[in-house]
Amino acid sequence: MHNTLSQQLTASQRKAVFHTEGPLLVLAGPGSGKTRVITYRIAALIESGVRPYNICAITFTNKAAEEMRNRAMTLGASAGAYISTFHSLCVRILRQYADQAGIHPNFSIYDSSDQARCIKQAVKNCELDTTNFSPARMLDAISTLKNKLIDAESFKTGADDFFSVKLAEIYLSYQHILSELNGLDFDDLLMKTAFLLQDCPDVCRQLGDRFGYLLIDEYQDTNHAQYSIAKALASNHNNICATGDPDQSIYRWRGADIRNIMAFESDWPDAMIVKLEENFRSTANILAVADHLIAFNRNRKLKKLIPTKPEGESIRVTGFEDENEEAHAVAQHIKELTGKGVSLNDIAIFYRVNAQSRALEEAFVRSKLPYQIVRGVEFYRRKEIRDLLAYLKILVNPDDEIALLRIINTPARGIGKVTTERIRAYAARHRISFFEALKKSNNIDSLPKAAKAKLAVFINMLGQFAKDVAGKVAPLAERVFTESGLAESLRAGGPDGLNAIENLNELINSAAEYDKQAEQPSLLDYLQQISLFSDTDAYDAASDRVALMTLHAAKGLEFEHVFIVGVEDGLLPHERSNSGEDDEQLEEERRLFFVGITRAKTGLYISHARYRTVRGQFLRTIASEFLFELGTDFTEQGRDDDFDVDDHDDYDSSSQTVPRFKKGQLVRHEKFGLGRIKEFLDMGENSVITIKFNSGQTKSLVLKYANLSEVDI
DNA sequence: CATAGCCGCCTTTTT
DNA sequence: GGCGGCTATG
Repeated sequence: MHNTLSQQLTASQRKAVFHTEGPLLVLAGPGSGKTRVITYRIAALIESGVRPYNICAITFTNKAAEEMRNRAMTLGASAGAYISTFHSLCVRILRQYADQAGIHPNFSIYDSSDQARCIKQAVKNCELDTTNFSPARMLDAISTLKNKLIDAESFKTGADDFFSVKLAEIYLSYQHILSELNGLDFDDLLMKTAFLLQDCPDVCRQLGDRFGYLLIDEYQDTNHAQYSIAKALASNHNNICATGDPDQSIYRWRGADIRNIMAFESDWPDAMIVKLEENFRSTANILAVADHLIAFNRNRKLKKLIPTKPEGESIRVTGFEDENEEAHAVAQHIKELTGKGVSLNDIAIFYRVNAQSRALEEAFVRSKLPYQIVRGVEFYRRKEIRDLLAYLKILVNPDDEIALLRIINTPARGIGKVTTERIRAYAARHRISFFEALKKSNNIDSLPKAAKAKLAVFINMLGQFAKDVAGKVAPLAERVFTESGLAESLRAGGPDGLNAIENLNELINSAAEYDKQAEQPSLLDYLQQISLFSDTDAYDAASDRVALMTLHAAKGLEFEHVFIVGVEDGLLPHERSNSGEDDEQLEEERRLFFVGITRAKTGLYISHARYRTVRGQFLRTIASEFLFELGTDFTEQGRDDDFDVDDHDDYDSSSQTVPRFKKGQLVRHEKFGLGRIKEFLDMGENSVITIKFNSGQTKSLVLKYANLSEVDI
């Protein structure tokens, strides 16, 4: 086997695959065959006598894990190896060691909308107004703290200014609410696991034995909590293999810390480092563009992109009038490609924000082009799906008040706000959960007879469902669907209702799929699994449709032809990444573009629109500065003779003698080259303009001497 | 208690 | 532009 594996690999890949003892860092550029290296390595470990049971490979998404499992299977290797994501691993650990972690094993996993409810309640409990302490802000702050492994108590100890003190209160209250509901948010999964491994040496040792060989993919996107978990697990045996590419780190905003991968050598002094710099995916022209772009990042380790494929076609950057024209042109272009025999599932379109999918979708419908929007979590956010899942959640975790309140009157069964408030008051008075109070509703004096009767019917129904909790999920889901009255109420609800029924049937089908695939299907496991579903998990590579997705979702994928749309200032780089003093955020946006570009094998088509509808307003855009960093001569494009002078700006220029400049605009200076206006101090003819040039330096110049020319595209 | 309609809020990326 | 929450009405 060693030989058969070996001959398909390059020298550096072979080194990474067969150096099977001790710490190993694989610095892998895009398209370097990294996934293949990991799967071959798993096979090589097993070949060398390691039990599959002792191998743990962690990937970034469930999809990636599934793919790796399949690949390893074809090498005849994967049976028994634990291949999963960080979050799934944490769920598994927390369930097994719930006692030591101080939680209940049947916890609910709370997504952002559940979190929003809890944080609102927490802010209210602290008697703070939601203008200064907006729920989104608070959640963000708490998430950052959790990713840094700072729990509510220790944060409170260190809080010294007004804001921190208040945040600490909210944090404590939020955690209190979650624990009462027996719920964990995504960050809790990581934090609680990290603390468990820190605080319980026994558990840490047991898990170290269980997972004697640890492989972690996309190490550049681990946050501190994940880093701590990985380090703790591997501290027992040093058999850690991390792979990643600092240039593809795109989750800094989520706490990912490039330093984790940069510091690997000092964390594991005897680590072997293997670089995979050859690119087997993209044409030389695509790589040249990617390389030229990423070179503008100063905060990076130099890495080569060595092409192995021929030059290929040169890279096109095209400007369009607005987003609809752009979308239409993309659709037309795709038709041309399919005319040449390209299949639809070899084509993908990437954009910065989900809202951009709309114009594309409309164009595709009009052009009758089949497409899939890769947005897995959306399905689970639908009202009817959440409703049915809420019934199922209650059966597993009765403390989940959020789920309970959701279904107590869905479908309408005459249990209104007044009734639930009375139950809630009773629960608070007797210090019991809402569910406990519900069961005792007969004893609640404030409730009228009619209400008590309705509640009794509801409770009885849940009791009936609970009898079927063990075993397969799909039959139970089906039963709940009909007996809860959901099916009937939707059937009466017109075309929207029919659509909802279809969605629920799809959910039941997916549950049946789970039943088939799971070793030991259980409702708890099913619910926890689908909570960890990601957008990419919905991507169906086999279906013959064009894939539409965000640049983030594109990570780890590859396509024959890639379109990247809306490469405009404010969108890519996104305006919200503009806030920092440093360039870190801008560099991350650049990496995001880099990731998108390097997904393409043969065709790469980049575009921007001169006008775009943003929040309902038709606005003039500015081309992204990144477009000037590709090393292509795109400024010459789209400037045909018929290019009409912008009549929208006419009234502006007529009233001004000095050219008007505004923040964000792109300008050219004779000596310093291309730059972007950071600040414009309007003082008539003495106006001062601050420009950040692409060379990296920032200069303040007096406008009348600066001799700037507008760069307009 | 249910429903419809209106107002005001947010609005990047995601496990 | 879209959703959630609130209010007024039946």
